[in-house]
Amino acid sequence: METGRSLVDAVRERCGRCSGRSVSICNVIDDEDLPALVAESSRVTVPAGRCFIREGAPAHDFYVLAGGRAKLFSLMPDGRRQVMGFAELGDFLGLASSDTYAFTAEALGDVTLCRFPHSSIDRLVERFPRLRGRLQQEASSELVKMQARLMLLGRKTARERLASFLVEQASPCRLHGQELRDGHGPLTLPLPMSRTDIADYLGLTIETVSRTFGLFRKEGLITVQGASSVTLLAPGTLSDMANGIRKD
Amino acid sequence: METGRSLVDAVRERCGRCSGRSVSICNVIDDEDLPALVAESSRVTVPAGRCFIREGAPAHDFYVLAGGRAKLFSLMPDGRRQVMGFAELGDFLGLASSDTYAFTAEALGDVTLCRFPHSSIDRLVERFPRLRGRLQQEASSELVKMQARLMLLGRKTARERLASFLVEQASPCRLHGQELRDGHGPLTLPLPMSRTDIADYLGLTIETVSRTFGLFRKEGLITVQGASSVTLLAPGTLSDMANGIRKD
DNA sequence: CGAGCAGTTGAACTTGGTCAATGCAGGTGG
DNA sequence: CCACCTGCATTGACCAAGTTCAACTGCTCG
Repeated sequence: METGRSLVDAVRERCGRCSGRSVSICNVIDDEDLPALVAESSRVTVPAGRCFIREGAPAHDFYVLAGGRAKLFSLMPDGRRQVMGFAELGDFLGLASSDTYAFTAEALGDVTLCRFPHSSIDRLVERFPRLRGRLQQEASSELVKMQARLMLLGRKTARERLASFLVEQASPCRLHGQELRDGHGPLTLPLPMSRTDIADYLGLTIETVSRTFGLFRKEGLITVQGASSVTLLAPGTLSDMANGIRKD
Repeated sequence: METGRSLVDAVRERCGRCSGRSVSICNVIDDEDLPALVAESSRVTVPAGRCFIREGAPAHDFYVLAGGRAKLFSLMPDGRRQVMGFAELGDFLGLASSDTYAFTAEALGDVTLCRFPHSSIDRLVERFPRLRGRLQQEASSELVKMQARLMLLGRKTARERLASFLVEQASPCRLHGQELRDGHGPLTLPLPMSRTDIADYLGLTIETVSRTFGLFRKEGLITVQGASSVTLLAPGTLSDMANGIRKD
C-alpha cells in the first residue's frame, strides 16, 4: 500500500484545483474519504497511447484517473473522430452510461488509474455518503460544460474555438475564480495533447488549428514553445474572443 | 386540485414513451410517487413563445414539464443561438447547474409546468426515495446523449445532421427498442419547432435546413406536409445516413 | 546520417453561409 | 369575401471559412 499512500497525497494535493472538464467524469474525491476509497480500489497503470476504455464494450468498471491525462473520444464508421474531453487527475471515467461505454479513453502520457467494478457504486456510496452529493454535483456541472461545448461546436468560428480551448486549458492554472484579464502577466500552459487531438476536440482539422495558432502568434496573443507549450500573452483578449465579444 | 388530477393522468399516460432528449432534464416521474409529487408543486401555465427560464438568471426553481414542448437555448452576445434541446412532457428543467440557469427555456406551444423551489430537492428525494436513482440515471443518460450531439455538431455533414434529427424525432414514435429499417412502412412525425429552431439545434442556417429538406424530398426519403409535419419514407436509409454509414 | 513523424505552410476546392428575391399561409380589416 | 399584410419557408446566386491535398520543415530516434 506504499503506492496507495503517495497516490492519496498526490490526489489530495491537486484536488483543490481540478477542473473536471471531461465527459462523465467527476472530481468527487473527498479529502477525508480519499485514503479509504483509494484503499478499496485495484490499481492499474496504462502506458502512453494505450486505450483502457473502448467505446461500445460492456461497461463493467469505472475508473478514477490518479495520474497523467487521457483523451476521451468516439469514432464514426468512416474514421471521423470527435474528442469529447480530456480527463485529469481526480476525474471519474465510465460512470455515466448504460451497459456499454459511450467513448474510448486513451492515455495521453503514462496514466495511473483506480478501478472499481460498476457494481460496487452502491456500496461505496453507502460507505462514503458524501460521495453521492459530489457525484450529483459533478454530473450537473458536467452537463453545464457540455452546453458550452455545444455552443462552441455549433456556432463558434475557428478563432473562437481555439481561444476557448486555450482559456479552458488555462483555467486550472489560475487562481480559483479569478477572471482572465490582460495585464495579469503572461500565462504558460502545457499542452500534452497533439494538434490532431486539439482539432478533433474543437471540430476542426489539424491544418486549421495550426494556421490559427500561427495567426494568434502573429497577432501577439500567444507565443509557442515547441508544439506542447503555449504562453498566453493577452489572456483577457483571448477570453473575450472565446466569448464572441471581440473579433481579433 | 382538479387540474392536478388530470395532470397526473396525462403525465402517467405519456411517461412510458418519454424520450428525455433534452438538456439537464430527466424523466424522473415515478408512477407511484407521481400523484403526491404533483400535489407538492405549484402549477404554472406559459403561453406560446414566452420564456420561463432565462439564461444567467438566479436559479431558484426547477420545473417539470407537464404539457406542451419547449426549446432550450443559449445566446452569444452577438445573437448567435444554439438550441441545446427540446423538452417534452415529463422532462425536468433547471436541475443541473450552479446558482444561475445555463440556458433559456421558451414555450414552443402553450406549456404547463410544475414548479418546485430548488431548496426542496432534498426534501423531495427524502420523501420519494426512488427519485434519487431516477435523477442519477437520467443525468447519466443525458450525458450520453450530449456526446452524440458533440459528434453531430463537431463532425457530421448537413445531410447527416438533418437525418440524425429526423431519426431522433422518430424515436418516441416507434416501439421501444425497435430499430429503424426501410420497409417498416412510412413514419409520420409532427415537427412543432420552426425551421430556425431546427437550424439552431443542428448548428446550421435555416437556408441549409430548407435546402436539405428539399434534397431529401427529391431523393424520395421523405415527404413534407406543410412545414410542421414530415413523413419518413425510408427510415432505415435515413438512420444509416445519420450514422455516416451511407452517403445518399 | 537518414527515416519517420508531427507540425506548418501554400493553393485549389467544397461546403455551407450570406444576401436577396420569391412563394405561401394565416390573420385582419375593408 | 377578398385584398393586403406579416411572418416563415423556399430558392437562387454569390461568397468565404474552413477542408483537402500536397509539399516542405524540423525534430527525434535509430
